[in-house]
Amino acid sequence: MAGTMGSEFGQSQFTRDASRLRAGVGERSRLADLLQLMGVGLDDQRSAPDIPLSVRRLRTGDTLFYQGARAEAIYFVRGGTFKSFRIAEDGYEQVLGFSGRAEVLGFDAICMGYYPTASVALEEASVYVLPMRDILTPGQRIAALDRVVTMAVSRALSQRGELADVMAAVAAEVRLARFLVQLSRRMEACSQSPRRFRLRMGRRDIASHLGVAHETVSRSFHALVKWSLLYVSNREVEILDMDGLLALSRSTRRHVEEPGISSMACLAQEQSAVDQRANDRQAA
Amino acid sequence: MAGTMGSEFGQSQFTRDASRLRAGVGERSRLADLLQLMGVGLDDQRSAPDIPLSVRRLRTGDTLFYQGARAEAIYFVRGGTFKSFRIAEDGYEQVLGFSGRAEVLGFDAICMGYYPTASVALEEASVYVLPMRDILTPGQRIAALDRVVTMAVSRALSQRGELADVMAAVAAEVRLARFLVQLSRRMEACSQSPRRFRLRMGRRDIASHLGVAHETVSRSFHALVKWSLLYVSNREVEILDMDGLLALSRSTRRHVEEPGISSMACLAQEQSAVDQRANDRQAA
DNA sequence: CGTGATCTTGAAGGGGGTCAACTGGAGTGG
DNA sequence: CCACTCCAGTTGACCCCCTTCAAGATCACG
Repeated sequence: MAGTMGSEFGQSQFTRDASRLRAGVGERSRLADLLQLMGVGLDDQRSAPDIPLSVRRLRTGDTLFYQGARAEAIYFVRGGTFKSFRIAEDGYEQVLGFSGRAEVLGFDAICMGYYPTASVALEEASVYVLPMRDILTPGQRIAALDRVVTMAVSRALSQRGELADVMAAVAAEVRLARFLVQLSRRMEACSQSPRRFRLRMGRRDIASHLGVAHETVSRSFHALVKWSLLYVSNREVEILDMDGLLALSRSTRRHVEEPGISSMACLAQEQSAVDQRANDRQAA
Repeated sequence: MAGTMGSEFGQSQFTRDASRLRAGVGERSRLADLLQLMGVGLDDQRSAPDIPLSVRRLRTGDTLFYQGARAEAIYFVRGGTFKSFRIAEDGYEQVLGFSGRAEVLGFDAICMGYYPTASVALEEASVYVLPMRDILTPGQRIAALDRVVTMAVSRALSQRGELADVMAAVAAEVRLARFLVQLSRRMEACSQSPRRFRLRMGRRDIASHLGVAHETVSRSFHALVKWSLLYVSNREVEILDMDGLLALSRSTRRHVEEPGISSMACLAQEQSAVDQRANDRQAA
């Protein structure tokens, strides 16, 4: 299963020479850059005042903010991927979601004064920093920035709703399928290939996000590969049968009425098991 | 189990004569009323312009907005309880959360132009209506209103994070315990009794929210009663042992190191089963 | 009081949690 | 370069908890 792909997959889009910048120390940028990142039209960009904005760079594993830390800023992801999670008192880490380019982080800290969730970078990353006082003080608000914040927060709220989707499905393979569909959609939204991408997070993170044991994630990946829906090599994923994956992801609790997933054929010795589960889903 | 309580519990805080108002048709109010609901100081209330605001009243089962409907407004709950949910293509209803007084609904619709989730009233309820254009247009924004919206949305985002808490726990009784703790905290925040309250939602809604079958919810309630943590009669709940409930709610996957819940004694014939589970959780 | 919805309880069967062992790649230092 | 360690990932085996189906009990409402 390994070795045939891998080198072909996209590498980090950050140049290594960025390492000359001290980790975590601000670099400066401009408001217009943030607006551009968020897809604001050029006209609005130019009409916005030329306000300086600080940028923070992080390396793999760096913490953007800790759980329980005093809320000092919200962040817009400029590049890279972040994991948002909460740690229970007994140390169990619950992953709430993964965030990428143009997404907002830390907004849920506003209402209580501290961050209810932590965020760490899963790869080299950078963010724009918006201090809390700029969000809360009514003075000198910029209309374009307001809209950007509103949009991003609305999206963040919506995405947290999708958290229920992946955790609600009964079958573990369905949870994984939904997760992959979500990822695929987001890749597409970032104008990257929706069929082939590298997972930024480990199996344990995925497991926590789906609400299953990490061994189950392995087994579910294996199942999707068996059904010819995926091709997996370590963290590299290629979706072979998007329709089949979508059909599987639509399976909910109880049985599902999937008329025919053409490509769900697999090895003869495992056909019976597949038929078993397929029948389970069909009798609607 | 039934009959000893019930009549003592709080009834709806809405007077019945409100029925003269046509359901769903606007009644008018003022911006200052919304600001007061959201806990804004009197000074800020008076400094705010006297803008009229429409109110919408709903009866049990009325839909505030449908999933997929065009986004026209966001809402602030003035009274009553709402259920937010999404319906999958096969008809399965996933409950994302329950919202009460001073909470915001519909904000996640802003980023896509339609409501990704539906909301229905679980009891007689009323909301303040804020049309989308007032949220998005930069003109004539009111500072106090902005802060209120920001706070409420941050809270909503934070609460969606708590969704993971209830769905992530392995044991069904732990999910229910966490859910009840959340409810209790919110009751307290509304200055109502945190130990004794009426569930506004049915078992099926709770089940969907917890990610388990509704029969399992029944069994879990029974277990909590058996362990003397709760007293349950239909939808009336009284928390008998808050510490025990909290301890149970802190149990996560794997075993938990609960030193001693004093009140987890129960009937002799069921002691063995309890010991079984208790041992499961203790061997940490 | 009847009717339907909600809730409870029982029984059976399987999916996934848990533990354990193995593999493989990355980093380290001899 | 190899030995060694460490961690991520995979695979297997066991068995309990929850889903599912079914039926009864209770509640809400006209």
